[in-house]
Amino acid sequence: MDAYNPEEIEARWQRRWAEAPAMDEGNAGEEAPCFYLLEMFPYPSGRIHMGHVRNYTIGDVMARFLRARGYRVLHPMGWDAFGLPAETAAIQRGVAPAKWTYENIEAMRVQLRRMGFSYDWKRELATCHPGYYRWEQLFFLQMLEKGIAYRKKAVVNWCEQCGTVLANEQVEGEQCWRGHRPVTQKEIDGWFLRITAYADELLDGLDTLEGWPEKVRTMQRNWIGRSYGVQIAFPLVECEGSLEVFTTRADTLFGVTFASIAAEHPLAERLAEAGGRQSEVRAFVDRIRRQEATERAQGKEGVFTGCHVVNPVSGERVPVYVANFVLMSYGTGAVMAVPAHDQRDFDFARRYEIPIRVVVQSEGGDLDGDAMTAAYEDDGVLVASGEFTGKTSEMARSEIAEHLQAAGKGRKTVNYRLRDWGISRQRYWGAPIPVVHCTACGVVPVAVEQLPVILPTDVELLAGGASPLPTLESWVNTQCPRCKGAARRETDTMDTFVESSWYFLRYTSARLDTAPFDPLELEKWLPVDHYIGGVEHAVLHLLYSRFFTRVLRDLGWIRLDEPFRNLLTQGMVIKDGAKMSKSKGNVVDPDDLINAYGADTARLFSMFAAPPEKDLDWSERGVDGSYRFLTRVWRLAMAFEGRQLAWADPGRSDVGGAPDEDGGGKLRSLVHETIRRVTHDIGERRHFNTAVAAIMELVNAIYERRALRQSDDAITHFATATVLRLLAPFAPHITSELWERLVGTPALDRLLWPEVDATALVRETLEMAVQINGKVRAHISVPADATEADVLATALAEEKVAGELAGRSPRKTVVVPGRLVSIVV
RNA sequence: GCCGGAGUGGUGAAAUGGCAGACACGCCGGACUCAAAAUCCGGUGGGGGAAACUCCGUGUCGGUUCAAGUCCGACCUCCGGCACCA
Repeated sequence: MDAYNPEEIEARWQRRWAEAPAMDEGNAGEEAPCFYLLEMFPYPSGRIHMGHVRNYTIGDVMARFLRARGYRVLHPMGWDAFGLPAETAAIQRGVAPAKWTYENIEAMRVQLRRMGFSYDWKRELATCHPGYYRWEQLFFLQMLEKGIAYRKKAVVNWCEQCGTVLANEQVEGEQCWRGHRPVTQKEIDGWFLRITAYADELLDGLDTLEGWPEKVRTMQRNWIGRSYGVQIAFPLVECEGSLEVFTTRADTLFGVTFASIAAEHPLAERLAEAGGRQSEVRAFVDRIRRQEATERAQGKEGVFTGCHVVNPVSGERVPVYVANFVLMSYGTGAVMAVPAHDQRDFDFARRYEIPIRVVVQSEGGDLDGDAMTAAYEDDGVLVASGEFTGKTSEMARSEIAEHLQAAGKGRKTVNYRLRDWGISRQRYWGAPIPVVHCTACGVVPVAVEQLPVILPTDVELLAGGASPLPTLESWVNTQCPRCKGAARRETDTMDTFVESSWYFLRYTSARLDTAPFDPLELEKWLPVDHYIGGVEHAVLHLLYSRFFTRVLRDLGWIRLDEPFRNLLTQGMVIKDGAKMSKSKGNVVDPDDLINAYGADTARLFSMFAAPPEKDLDWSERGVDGSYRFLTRVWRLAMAFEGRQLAWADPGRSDVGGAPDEDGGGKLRSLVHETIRRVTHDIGERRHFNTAVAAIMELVNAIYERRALRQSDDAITHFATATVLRLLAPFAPHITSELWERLVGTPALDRLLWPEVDATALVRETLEMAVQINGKVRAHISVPADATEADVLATALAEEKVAGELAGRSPRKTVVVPGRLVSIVV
């Protein structure tokens, strides 16, 4: 018998699959149902890591399973190819970013092939290719026309390390999401996409995404952060006009004892002047504005402007402060302060000795402004609130809002935490933003006929890390499309998240060069039926893609609201209690794993060790175990070498098999039970670990039978062949090899999935437990077709049960067919 | 602080409200071998018992139920997300 030699057989099958890509769209005909299965495409860093192995194995198991189930499966792969590491590599090693990127793609494609992943390589795409980003530039121009893309000067997140601006979503706890370097605030001109215009749609759409994990939906809900409230005008006393504030707590309006505005608020300077406190306010504002966000969050402080505003319902005059904790970026940048019912205002009021006035009383409580040690933020009943006294918070909120609105002093509004998406990157290796800056005409879009604006690739990267584009005269100098005068190209490039926001659409017609999409292909495949990737993109890529999908819908390119019907977010790969990372030095290189054990073992282990959404604990011993199982399968099957394995073709799911006396019937029913379990686990539950466990049980049962020297009969052949078929999605190489040696044609990956024969699952007798007062006291064996009364009678007649009961008659009995009998005395 | 998720053997983990711990790792024992490795077979939650058996056991405390790892309430711990969002 040949030994199991993964290196040799995997290479052979990979060659064969590359030569005759049998599985681009499955084995099915034109009429077969379509299934779009997608895994998040990788950044071409040059090497795949264990996270990729896990992600792409989940996808490949599903792809192979679905093909066998008769689907046409779209299962593409591509490259998220723009991005900063290419520039860093260029500076450090003197390789051009384009060359570096394309070489990495070559290397990683080899690695993916070595894993035996069944992608449709005809659809491969790289986002750094002009054939891809030309369409993105077209979309941008159309968004510009529609006002979805716009330019503004704004305070943005700046990452010194990356040398560029970052969107809000790309900042995690005041650090850059990539390198976790500190982010600072900077005022800069840039391009934005009006994602806030879609805030309601994006939020409400989450309710339709039943195939998404609740966790991700919640994260997006929180990120969008919709809150309903009232915008109220407080007339200024010392000068003209009024101060607009936003509040969700109109019910506390009578408790306002001061107002606060952000240091960046446009009124700050004017109020200070009118209040005669210019120098104090200016000093404070200058100091605060120089602080980083973290520093600013240290404690609450502020300065009196010398001005007052009038409470629109009570007519009371209250002072206006500039306060460090008021954010200019949310609401109106000004807040009415109710220290009795807001902890922040409470802290501030205590520090500056501002009155604290209770206007909402807790149930049966007697809150007292002077005695309080913390704000009472819950709802209650209004006190000291004029005509609204005695109302509940809930009623008062709506009635006060109505009252203000009727009086023209306020209006109901909705505020969002979500900010517009800043997509300008002061980087070289990205898609050029297709506009020019003309001294005469200002900012002018590039004419559609002149697209694409191709990113020059023969550039010298600058040692300091800055983009070479602004100084690349041959590229940057151009003609204004409007006045034909001299103009300069926009040298910012687009955020790479723009490319990944629509790549899944492009796969449907990746080689089309007359349009971004073929409408028929879009109709055929979209939405993505099943999307698999890491949870770290919950509010990055996954939110942007949902937004982009709706924008492209409104631009008339697609007919689709939500891009991803089902989402599976897989857990991290953990070793020694931490996520694998270079800095922790706990990285396992997939290549080493493949060299030592083969791709099938790598695949099997990553599916068996944990269910997909949980973190996967790396274990050398676990890998060993997976390898051992495969050699066990190898030996089991190779025992039949030289014989034609009897197996059931799709039209003949029953196998005569051996008579019951030697256990043949039992094995036959186990085979079908295993088919049922594996099909359900992969197809419905997506619990691949238990699917593998079920196959292991079947293998164990065959070994057991072999130990009894009853191995070479039809039922054992059938069981062995079924093991190969069920294991095929997980370990395609070894199963294909064994199938070819022992069965021959049709090839394993041309075969439809085995069918469950329901008659094989039928048992003649059932084992049932008998509980007395909740404790299992006996087991009985009853005919499968026994009535509940028969079962109960059998249970009561059982020796131990009868002894336990000792003549007492049951107070209550429950019979759960096929499970147990419960007797209460 | 708010919002999610998770706490089960020595370990990774199983379990439509119905006999907790499938499967695997590790460990122990046996077979094979001159021997070892590999392989095959068996055992393996804890306590008691020679055994048949029996008691206890899914983070803690309560509740619902004939029956709770699973449902409900309170709490503890860990992980993840957001965090002065008015």
